[in-house]
Amino acid sequence: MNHLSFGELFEEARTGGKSLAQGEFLFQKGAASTHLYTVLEGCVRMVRFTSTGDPIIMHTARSGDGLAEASLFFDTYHCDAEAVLPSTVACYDKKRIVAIIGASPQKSLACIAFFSRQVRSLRALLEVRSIRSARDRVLHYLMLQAAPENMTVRISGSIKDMAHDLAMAHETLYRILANLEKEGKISRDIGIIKIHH
Amino acid sequence: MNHLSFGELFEEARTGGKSLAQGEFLFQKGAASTHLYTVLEGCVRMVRFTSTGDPIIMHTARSGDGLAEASLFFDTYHCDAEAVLPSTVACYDKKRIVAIIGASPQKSLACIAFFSRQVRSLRALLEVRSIRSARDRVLHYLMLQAAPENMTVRISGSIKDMAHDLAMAHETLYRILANLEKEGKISRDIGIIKIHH
DNA sequence: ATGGATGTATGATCTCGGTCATATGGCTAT
DNA sequence: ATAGCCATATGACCGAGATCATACATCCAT
Repeated sequence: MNHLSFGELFEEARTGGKSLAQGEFLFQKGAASTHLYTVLEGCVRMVRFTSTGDPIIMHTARSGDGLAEASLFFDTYHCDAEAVLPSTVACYDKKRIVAIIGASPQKSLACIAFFSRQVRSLRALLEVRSIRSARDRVLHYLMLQAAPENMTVRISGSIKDMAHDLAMAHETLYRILANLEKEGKISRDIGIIKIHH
Repeated sequence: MNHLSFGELFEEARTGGKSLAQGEFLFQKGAASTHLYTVLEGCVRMVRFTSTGDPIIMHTARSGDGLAEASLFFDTYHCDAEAVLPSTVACYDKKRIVAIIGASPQKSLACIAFFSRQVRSLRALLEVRSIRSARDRVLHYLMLQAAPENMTVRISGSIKDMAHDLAMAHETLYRILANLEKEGKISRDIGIIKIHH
């Protein structure tokens, strides 16, 4: 089972990169969608605005995440992509991607595998979020993220990001982690959490 | 833009159907995944159990919905599929599906489109769930689901299912809907919610 | 070095929403 | 027709967790 990212898969379709200042838009709703992107650095989020002007955040992409993969099959973008931090993205030409898929059954299978892995992990995240108790949610999340051998979780990003993943206030997460450590259920180091079953 | 279901896409890979009594399992976690399914009739849900034995409902599939599409590239199923009602499902042979994808770039593109749509809707659900306030969560959910022309949401399934999607107690959702209606922000009919902005 | 921004951390307070209880209407099976 | 089940609906209560406030450390840019 190969675990290629979108970028690795379609390296040949890459047409360069782009730097975005904080607050800059990568693209906006309605623009012709000619490229797909992956975030190399920083943080870009997809936003749609309701008729009342309220923003709806559809997705927040961090380093390694794809952007607008779904617009491969649409002529225009249907959200805005805004850099929340200074960011860099890699650009991939849609036409070339389609050509690659048409020419290589292997690549197209790998691409489908890529998406279905993503579906799995998104469902897993949804599963975590359907747990009511914040404490249980944290425990379940840690279990999911932990490498099975050593029951160790490497935290990518900040605890605040993790709190967002877990759909809870970051203060709550700090408290819960502190409690779990006090109880001896976990131990912590910078960027690492170890679970003691 | 075609919105083929998995079933329509891979009709040739179909190997028949299966009837399930209420409570019967279509497959269970860990079993070799040889087939994918779509629900023809009834209702099948995907469940995982936590270490404490609590069930977590990952997904509820009704007529027309696919089941376990994401396990196309995994050797075993990752959760249990249980019929909540007497149900019938169509079965599709994984090997044949892979063969079809290899042989037809068109089908493989359609398949990729299918998965990327799914990724997008899962992401949308995740973002909805990251909204703290239950009331705002409901509003955003309705906005996302609403057809842009007429701002009308067709409810598939029950309000309880919707409450599960929204990760809140169904009582809370009943109350919030009643309030929104009282305030004139929405109006309701059986199976339909209309948003007045 | 200094000020600003951000992440980490913890205490105090208060409210939102989860839980429990109860009621009613619709549907199915006997 | 009757009993049982489920979705819908609403009231009452209370506790988990959101919010607000404060403090300290780190990292940048000036």
